[in-house]
Amino acid sequence: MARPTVQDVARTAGVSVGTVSRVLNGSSAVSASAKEKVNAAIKELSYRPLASARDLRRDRTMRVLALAKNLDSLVISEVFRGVGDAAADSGYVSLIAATDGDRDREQQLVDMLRNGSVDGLVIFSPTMPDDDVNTVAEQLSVVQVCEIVDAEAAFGVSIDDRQAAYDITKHLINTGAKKLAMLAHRGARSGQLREEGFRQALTEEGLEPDTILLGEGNFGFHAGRELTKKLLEAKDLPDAIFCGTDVVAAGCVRELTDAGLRVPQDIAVAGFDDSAQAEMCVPELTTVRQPAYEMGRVAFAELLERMTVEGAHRKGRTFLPHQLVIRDSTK
Amino acid sequence: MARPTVQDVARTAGVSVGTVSRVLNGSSAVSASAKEKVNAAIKELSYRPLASARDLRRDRTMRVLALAKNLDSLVISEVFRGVGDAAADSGYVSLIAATDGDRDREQQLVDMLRNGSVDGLVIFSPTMPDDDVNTVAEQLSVVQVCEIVDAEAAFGVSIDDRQAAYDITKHLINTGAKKLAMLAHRGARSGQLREEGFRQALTEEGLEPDTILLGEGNFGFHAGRELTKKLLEAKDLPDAIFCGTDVVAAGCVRELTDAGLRVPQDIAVAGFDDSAQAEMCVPELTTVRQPAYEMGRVAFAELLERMTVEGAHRKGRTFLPHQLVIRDSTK
DNA sequence: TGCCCTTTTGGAATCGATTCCAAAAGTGTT
DNA sequence: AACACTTTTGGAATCGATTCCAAAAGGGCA
Repeated sequence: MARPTVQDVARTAGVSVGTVSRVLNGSSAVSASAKEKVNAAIKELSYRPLASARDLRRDRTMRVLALAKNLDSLVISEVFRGVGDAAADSGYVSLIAATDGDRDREQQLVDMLRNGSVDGLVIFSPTMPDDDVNTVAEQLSVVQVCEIVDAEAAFGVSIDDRQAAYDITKHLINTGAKKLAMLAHRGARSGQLREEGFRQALTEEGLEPDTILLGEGNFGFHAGRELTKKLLEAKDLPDAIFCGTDVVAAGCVRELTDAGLRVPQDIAVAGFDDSAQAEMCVPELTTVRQPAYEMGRVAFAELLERMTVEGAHRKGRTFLPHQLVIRDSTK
Repeated sequence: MARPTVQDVARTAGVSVGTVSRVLNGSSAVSASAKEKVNAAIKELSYRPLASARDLRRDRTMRVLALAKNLDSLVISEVFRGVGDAAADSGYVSLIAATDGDRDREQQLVDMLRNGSVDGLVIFSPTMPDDDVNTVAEQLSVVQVCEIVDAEAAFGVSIDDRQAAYDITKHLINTGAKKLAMLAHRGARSGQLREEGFRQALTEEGLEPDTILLGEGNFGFHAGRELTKKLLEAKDLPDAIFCGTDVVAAGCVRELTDAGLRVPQDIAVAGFDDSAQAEMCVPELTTVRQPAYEMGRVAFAELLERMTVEGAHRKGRTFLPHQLVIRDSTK
């Protein structure tokens, strides 16, 4: 048989559709006997309210969408776990989609917000230009997390990337480094902030801002190796390298080790994110821990406010505290 | 102003709603002048058809949902990238959700298929019992990928895990191993199959099935270390260890190295999946490559058939070819 | 111009759940 | 038993896009 409707349930239970709906939603009082009959009919027909009909009438979906370029990262999956848990607490379902850095794909997914397929959007790493983020955020329920572009209207949750980079650079200097290098991710907003923090720490200590190598595109293990290889071609080597992510740091350590250098005795290395790779690396990486799960939760909380409170387009950023994790890759 | 409807567009363009809809869907001929007026009105009002209304009327959503326990794995993200690309090719959007191994969460997500929030479901790692997978698959459009439970009605795409494990075990034996151990994942169906393949290879070679240590729950880097630690407590050590996943193999290698053993000279280690960690490990891991992206594409193709062809509940499995990747962790 | 045939158009009916309003049933008090 | 009041119920209207049918407009030809 075709999918049963509320009409079928009403007929089977011998009541009206109104009553069925009231049982379904507990919206107002229904006699015990009617409730029983309706529930029996629902079970008998294994009836489920059709989402599209319900959404149409209610004008909301109780769904949110989380976007990122890719999903293969502990930070992202933890952030989205936080979003998912917080969403569930409020009766929402959170869905995830990867854009693969494809503008059209991303556009299509943002359109899901425009056309009411979902009630809100969490953006991790946008592909679209900053202005577009801003335009979307002006009218719709959007919150950014981790990677936050300069958008007037957009709200965002992240750590203070500049400060965190500053802190870890200070740590490197405190352990005796005099000549520092950085492998930074051009293109990622957070990468630029981390670069700023790095520079600031050096300036304050009166050290010359040394080599900063910029990786573009896929900023991963191989990029870490390649950039480090370039670094090793220089005459005088740095005595500490700050890498924009742990995976890049892992590549860096690997390249140094292969070149016969000892980490941290010859060169200290620090990463960022405290991802799984930080512990898997030999030596284990000094890094910055982001409270990813918590960031996800906070991001959803903000989104919820935007979705439910009329005109609650509070702007600005929320910073959550980061944490320095000192391990063996710096002495 | 409130969201514009098809009525508003019709009024603005000076035509009927029917004409607007026809322009929107290109379903039948519309005069050039009318089309122009409608498109102008759509742009002026920045109109987007409301998804729920459209879905209700069309009785489909052009959305599919992909489920996995967690997302932090290259295999999963590649599989889902394949699903996403294949879906896009057919005009579908593919969404992803993590169950965190939580039965209720999973139930809620499967209900999205039941209530028509999505048209189809790709299941990577089910939490529910096999029978439930079967029941769902009997009535609805579901396809399993990678982790495939014994479900009569369910269709699945994967590699031949048993054969792959058999192949890599043979490889270990060919490189001279006489005493083999395995770290397998109890609970994962693929883990059991890999165990079978391992056993079969040993039996065929007339070797005693040696130690098989089973990891439960979180089968990751730490599990690899812990299980290996146990293995090292025994009097006589194996000369090769086959690990159910690369991440576990990385933990295994790390523990062996810390214990002063050399890989592969003292003990060879093989992994499974060819994930990012395989290359990041020192020595780089011998492993089995799954054609993850392709598996995703094929899985969606199967799903599409189920969704569109009436009664196309073709059963059984599709196996895609795996590939042995020989690296330095086995000599 | 008149006739027939094709193309285009308007508008009502439809999808299924919710909600509002008025009517019916129930409860209690005198 | 009659009244006032609350609780429960039925059913029509509604959400917005699509689709079907019949009517109107356009086109070609005699």
